[in-house]
Amino acid sequence: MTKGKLSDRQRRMLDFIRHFSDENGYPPSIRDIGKAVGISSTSVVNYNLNRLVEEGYLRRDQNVSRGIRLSEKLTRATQQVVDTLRIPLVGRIFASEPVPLPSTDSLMFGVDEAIEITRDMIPSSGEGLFALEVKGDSMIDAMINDGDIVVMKQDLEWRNGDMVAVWLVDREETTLKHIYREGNRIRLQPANPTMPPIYINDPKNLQVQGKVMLVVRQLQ
Amino acid sequence: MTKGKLSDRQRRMLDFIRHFSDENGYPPSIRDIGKAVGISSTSVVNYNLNRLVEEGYLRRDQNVSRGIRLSEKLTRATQQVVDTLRIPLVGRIFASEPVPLPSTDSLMFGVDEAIEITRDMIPSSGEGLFALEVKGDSMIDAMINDGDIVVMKQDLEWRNGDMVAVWLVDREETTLKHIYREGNRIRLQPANPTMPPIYINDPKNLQVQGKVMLVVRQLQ
DNA sequence: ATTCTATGGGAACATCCGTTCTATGTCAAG
DNA sequence: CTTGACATAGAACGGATGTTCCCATAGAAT
Repeated sequence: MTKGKLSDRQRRMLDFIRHFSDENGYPPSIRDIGKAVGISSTSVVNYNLNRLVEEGYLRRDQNVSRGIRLSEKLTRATQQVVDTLRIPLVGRIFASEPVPLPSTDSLMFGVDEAIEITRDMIPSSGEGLFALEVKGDSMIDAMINDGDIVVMKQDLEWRNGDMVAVWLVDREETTLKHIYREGNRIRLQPANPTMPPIYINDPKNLQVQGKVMLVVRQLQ
Repeated sequence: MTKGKLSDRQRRMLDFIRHFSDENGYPPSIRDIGKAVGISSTSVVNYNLNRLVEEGYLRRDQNVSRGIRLSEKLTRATQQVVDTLRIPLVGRIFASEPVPLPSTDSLMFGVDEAIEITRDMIPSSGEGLFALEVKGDSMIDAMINDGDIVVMKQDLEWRNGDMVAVWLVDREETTLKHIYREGNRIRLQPANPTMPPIYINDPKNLQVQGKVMLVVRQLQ
């Protein structure tokens, strides 16, 4: 195994592959590469591609057109990799209405409105996250202000102490509270320690709509 | 231009294209898509791809295998190349102490403790930013909780309505309040609208130590 | 000189893959 | 009912593309 330096050709091939992929959104074919680097024979391109695979510069998928992918090191060096999450901003949250949940539409497509946060802000996987803008002063007992952005996770599971968005059926009201299961009843505790809790005895009266993961307040 | 809604199929196709590209480094072929979405006919896949092009969701290159590329909006959701700011976490903020300001040391040298935020969260240049962790319940009148992270800007300038960190000399107390100049006196207004303001008549009694740009609360 | 190995070239081949054509079904408008 | 736009299916065609085989060249090792 010649674990050696790359030939000039191979260097130009790598360069072209990167450039081409960047330009077109898909990798070049063998003949594309040959034309760009000045190799008339597809077998020679194929040969050098295999050499590059051996050297660890790229991976190939057999019998797949354009089945070339640059190795991690190379893509790293090229594109700036920042671990961020793009979270769709699916609506506003009012006390008088249930929380607008993300539709499949808004999750996948044309959401112009979104917030971008670094991944280390949220420990979990990033699945099922969506963001809401808080309107009005009704959430001040959750220490959340008008204009704040709440990042929530659509998740049926919750544990004691989680802050969740709940819809109180009989009051027709959405609130953000810390939730605790206490025997047969459920305690909803405001984040503001000076405010009293709410107790829910009938589980049907309470719909947990999401778990609050992050609150962001932009002041300027 | 038929600017209509996407069918469920088309939605799944887009979803698959994104996942496949992400997974393999190159786009799927028509038959790949068909198999994944459950379409036996290549012409139907082709038909729907063309619809998606019309709707602006992707671009195609004719007669090129895997010549599919997601449109800008969609790729943005996939790849995350974002401008981020690394802000040093220089200390904790107590009500009983002045705000710890960043020393030249901490600015120059590797502060392991830092938070990373996307640049769009803070409109200004990013100069003079530093972060503090709030300890204790003393900032609840600013709607800021124990454990919250406050991103501040070291800045002598402030304008009416800014939220600032001030050191009240006679009270020996740090608070976060909205600040207003009212004639000869200064009004410090809690963010919580239910709480009363403080009035400062002697300017020497007040030291503005920074302007609050962002508040982040991680719940989980 | 001979042999071996690495590299390059050309052509044939098989398959991959986009394109196109025809047929079918649905549904709302006329 | 008829018509036309729209969506789906299947099949066939042809170009795109990876693979393979044979041969040539150059340089190093024997």
